[in-house]
Amino acid sequence: MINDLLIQNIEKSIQLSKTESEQLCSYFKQKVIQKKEFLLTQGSICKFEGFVLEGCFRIFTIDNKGNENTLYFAIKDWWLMDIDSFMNQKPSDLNIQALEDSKVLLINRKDKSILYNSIPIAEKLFRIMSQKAIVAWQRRLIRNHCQTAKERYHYFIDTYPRIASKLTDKQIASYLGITHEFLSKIKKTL
Amino acid sequence: MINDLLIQNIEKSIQLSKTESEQLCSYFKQKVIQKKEFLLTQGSICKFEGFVLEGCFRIFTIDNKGNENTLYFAIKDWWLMDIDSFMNQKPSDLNIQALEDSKVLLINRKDKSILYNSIPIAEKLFRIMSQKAIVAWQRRLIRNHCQTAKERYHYFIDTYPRIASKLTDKQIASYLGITHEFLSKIKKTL
DNA sequence: TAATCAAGTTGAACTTGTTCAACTTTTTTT
DNA sequence: AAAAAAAGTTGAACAAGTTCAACTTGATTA
Repeated sequence: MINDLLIQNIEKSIQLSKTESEQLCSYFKQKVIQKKEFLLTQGSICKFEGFVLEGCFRIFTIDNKGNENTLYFAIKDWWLMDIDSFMNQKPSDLNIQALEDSKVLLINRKDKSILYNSIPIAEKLFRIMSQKAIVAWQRRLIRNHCQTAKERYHYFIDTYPRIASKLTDKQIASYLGITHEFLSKIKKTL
Repeated sequence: MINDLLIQNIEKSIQLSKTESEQLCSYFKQKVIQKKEFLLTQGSICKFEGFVLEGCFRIFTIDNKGNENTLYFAIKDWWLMDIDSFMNQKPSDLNIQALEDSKVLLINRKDKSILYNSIPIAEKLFRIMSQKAIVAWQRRLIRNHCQTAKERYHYFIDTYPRIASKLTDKQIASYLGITHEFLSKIKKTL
């Protein structure tokens, strides 16, 4: 079934009944996005929470100096949104762009709110998923402080080989917070 | 009343009835911690979620090279815990140390679980608080990538003057991810 | 299949931040 | 109040990472 991947993802966090998971999935709508297309652009309001079924996305921001900084990448089985913009309906600082032809499941704000009301356990689900996300962000911050660019590069390609294989070095560099020229020099010193 | 601060903090995220907020507060136990004492040490399991009533804490980790890295500081009105260790009952990577004589409200795992069952809206509350935390961590990571140490220093003391005033420069440096010698040099070039 | 554009490489000069060691100042302990 | 410990400062040498420019290689597109 089309929603198997979403259900499996959810079940990493919580056990749902068949009815609950079917009902939950019913709020998500499939969308196909072409390579290079944007699901969200900086300045606009994020109207969805998304889950990737196929393809690859880059979530990045462009700062006032014009530098691109990649917050994260999302491939199959990853979630994708600007939480702040979605929660508070304010202009996003983020761009979400497809790096290849992709397929996502999207839920809009109204349906998300209906979902929370009709499936009480969904609050627990998203609470747990959010807490896991906090842990991941904290860890990444610490790695950024304690490790050199070279160590972070190797950590990234070792930990996320599936993602790394889809990316250009320029994209990886913008995720690591270094210039692509320096990444090129790092790779030479293997 | 003694729990006013906690209730006010919660009401930034969600509206509770008087009964709900009283019941919620009843699960938290007050604890006094002396300056320099540890509420959690690296390697042990985090048995609480905490909320600071008075004083100041530093949440930090020591990496394999022996460097201290400060994840965050918590003063009055901030939450404090190792989520990963608390959720999954696994050894913590974090130390939580009081920087002055302090007072906290603590809830243990058993009571937290009772709380979730007895006050259903608590799931929503902690879901929303967690999502806000994710936003904060994402922003901090981007600042770390896009800003120089000097810019990050000024951002920190401008944004959190109450916290900064309680800290030594060495502690601030370990939060910024730089050496205290370099922070000293930054301050000279004002 | 050419032409174009984006990605990747390299080097030289530069900036940012580290390390280590010596010293001064402030805080804590006795 | 003295002694000890911790925090902060400074300088010199160094390492990590950036910038810019020129070039090569690889992908797209017409």
